[in-house]
Amino acid sequence: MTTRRDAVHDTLRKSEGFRSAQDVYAEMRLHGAKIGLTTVYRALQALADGGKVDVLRTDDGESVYRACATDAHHHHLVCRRCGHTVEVAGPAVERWAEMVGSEHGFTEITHTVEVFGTCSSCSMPARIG
Amino acid sequence: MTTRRDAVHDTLRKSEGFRSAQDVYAEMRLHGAKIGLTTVYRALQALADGGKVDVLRTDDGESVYRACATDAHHHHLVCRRCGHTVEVAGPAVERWAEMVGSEHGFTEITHTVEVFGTCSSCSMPARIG
DNA sequence: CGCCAAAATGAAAATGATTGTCAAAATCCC
DNA sequence: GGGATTTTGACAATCATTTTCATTTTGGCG
Repeated sequence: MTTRRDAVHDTLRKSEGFRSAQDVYAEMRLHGAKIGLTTVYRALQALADGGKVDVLRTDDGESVYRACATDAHHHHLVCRRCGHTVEVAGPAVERWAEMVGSEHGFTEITHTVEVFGTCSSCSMPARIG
Repeated sequence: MTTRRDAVHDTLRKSEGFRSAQDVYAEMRLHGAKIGLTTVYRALQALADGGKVDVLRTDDGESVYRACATDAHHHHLVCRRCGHTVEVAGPAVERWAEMVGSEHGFTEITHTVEVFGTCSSCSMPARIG
């Protein structure tokens, strides 16, 4: 059934930013869930295929997942320090990508856009400590 | 010295689209070059660090490299069929990313933008064969 | 030229995420 | 209940990339 898959989805919902499959697995085990790593991977893939979660690749090639608030196409603004993520819609970017593509005779345009930065909390000078 | 690194760079220049480290290695060995896989990886990284080549990740997590025509910041329009790559400047996207970031209080904005599509040659109905 | 130190090289082992395998367990259909 | 089907998960296998480490090359210097 989808019991395990839902459990994975729930774990993801409770997380603030993007989490790797290994993270999700570790987290679930911490909370006493009886689940295997293989199943977590499968659940995550199924969820991603069904558009239930978003996937992106970190710089070191790890896939990270996040349960997103909306089904609509959107991008992410991710804090490179704490992982805090904001979903952003970017009609301007969509149009730009389409335009750039068709200008060069390309069709079936898709694009990947991710924005990274340091969020306000993290960019505050660390006065404490 | 930089002999090997230059050889790697040259191999990349001769390639049309993005190539993986393994590709470059195989290609060089084909042409009789005496070089190790480790060295190819190191050369590619050094080149990338120095901004001499561009890197991006394929969907299956492989790093691919390309010797780019310009040093300036730019993005790529890549044919998902044949790998043919066009370099595109996107001032609009740069501004958009900055704006989105600062709107949410993020600083030190960076972004990744890649556009994929099917180029005109590849989208022609395959009449032959 | 010979010699030492630092950097470069590469073969092989290590790493680490992800995927495949396959038998056991859960679930479904009747 | 009983058998077919799907799901699960421990473990092995994959595969790109990194590390390790001993050897080679290079550069400076007398």
